[in-house]
Amino acid sequence: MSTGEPENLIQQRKKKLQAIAGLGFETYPRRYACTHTLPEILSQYSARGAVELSAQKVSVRVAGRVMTIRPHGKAGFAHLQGDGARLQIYVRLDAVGERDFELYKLLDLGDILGVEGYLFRTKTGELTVHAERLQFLAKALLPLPEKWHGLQDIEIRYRQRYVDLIANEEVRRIFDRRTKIIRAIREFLDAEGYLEVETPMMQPLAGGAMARPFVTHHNALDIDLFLRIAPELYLKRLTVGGLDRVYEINRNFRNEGISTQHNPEFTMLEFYQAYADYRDMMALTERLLRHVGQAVLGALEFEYEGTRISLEKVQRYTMKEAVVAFWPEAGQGPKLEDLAEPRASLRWAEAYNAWAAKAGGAHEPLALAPDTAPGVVLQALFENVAEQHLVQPTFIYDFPLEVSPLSKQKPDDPNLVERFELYVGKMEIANAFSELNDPAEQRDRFEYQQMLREKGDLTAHAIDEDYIRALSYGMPPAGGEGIGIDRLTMLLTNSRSIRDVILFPLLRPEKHADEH
RNA sequence: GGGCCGGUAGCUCAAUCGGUAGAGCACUGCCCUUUUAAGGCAGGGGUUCUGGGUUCGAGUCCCAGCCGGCUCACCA
Repeated sequence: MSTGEPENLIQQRKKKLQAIAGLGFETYPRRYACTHTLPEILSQYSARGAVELSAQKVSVRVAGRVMTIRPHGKAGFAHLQGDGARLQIYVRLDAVGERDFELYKLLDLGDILGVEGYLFRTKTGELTVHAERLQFLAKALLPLPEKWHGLQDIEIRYRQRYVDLIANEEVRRIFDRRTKIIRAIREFLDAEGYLEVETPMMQPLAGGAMARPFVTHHNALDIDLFLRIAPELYLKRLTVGGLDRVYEINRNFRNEGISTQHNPEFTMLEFYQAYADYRDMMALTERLLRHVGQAVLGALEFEYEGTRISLEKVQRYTMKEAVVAFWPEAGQGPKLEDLAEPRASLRWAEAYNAWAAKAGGAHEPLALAPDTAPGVVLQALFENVAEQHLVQPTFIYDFPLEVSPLSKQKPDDPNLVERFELYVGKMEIANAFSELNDPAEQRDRFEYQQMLREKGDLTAHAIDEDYIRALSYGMPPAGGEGIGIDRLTMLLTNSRSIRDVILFPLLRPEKHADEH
């Protein structure tokens, strides 16, 4: 590929690599036996003073990437970076000898170096390795980004994450925290008696969510397969099989748009608990959030986009209550009883559109086809009216039937289902419901979805006969929930784009001028 | 896919009204044995995203395209 670098810069460094080989160093050696990682040196010896270190010599062998070089004639300093830490080394001709000092002079920023020596403190008090022997480990043929502004170009940061990780230390902290979040979730669910499982990512039928799938093809079987849009239907099959508490943390793939909150592949936690309903899942979710906050932040409060968010308690609104509470024009919106009848949402959507047309600016009217189901309208109304206000953790519950093909109806209102979503920082973080386990009712719901599909809704759910068969063996009543790991990570790392919490977000491929 | 904004040296950024493309870091050479944005002296480095157009003259103005960002739609 074209590196975009002028050839002479790479040529210069290749010549240095030859010169290093000429000194008798292997250019790409196999291993280097470190006695410590750089963080280990810092944590174990930061407390030792200069006197202590000279009285009791500590010999070490460490390795890392050269991040600074400060030569001073016949001596010099450098910093090694590794495992998110930096350690200074001091190289002097009379301590390392002619050959190793020549190597020091041939180093470029970015090279990988092994250093053997002893710890001491410099005049300015910095813990430093007094080098006695150097080992060349690898060459950086391409120059690193600028040393104090780091790498700013967003496109290069995403495309060449390896450079971003070298140059911007906070990037490493974000992904470190992401790992801790997932670990805390596993700890929590394992302690609750959940079994972690893996279910198919390639499915003959993409179900469990309303989204367009990616299609792929298996050659030997000569069948098209879909990358999964959700693990839901497989996990519920497992509850039929007697796995009463199961969860999976893995990738979903949805062939939809890309935005600061959407990446085509994203990581989802889904968990199912037999004999529980959606209220139990709300309670569990609150405990899960507190556990993760405590484990990852050591606190139940954090800042996101300039606002303090507390995981202490979660507010609750039914979807209708939220529409009433957050109506844009005070006093002009519906009262709760005005939304009692399902078709009432149609009239209030018109009222909203009238207001949006008048208010203009960022307020878009709802774009709804004339025969849109009332429940779909209510949900659209909710999203336009209320979502932008849900900064503190909030459960929105009691969803319309029509948008919830896999949820159980409310006993006192068949137009609504026992379902909730958790919103934090204006983002949908979780989606949960009392799982529909009546095979006849499930077939009716699928058929309604099929009808929508035939009318052109590509995200409507397909009929899954094997899933209905599984339910026909008897599935225990269960609560189930999905939590978006990327968005949760955005919150807990104060990241405003999902691309900042995904190591390699999807971008259009680069065009190469030439290949080599 | 629509709207708005951006793309200048390896990196971070300048460039007045359309008038010879610059700086710092990085790189090269020389000096310097406790520096840390080390320092001093001297250098090299550009298809200004691409392709057209206007103009005596374009980084700058116009058109088209590519890539990215934000936003709307879709979606979680």
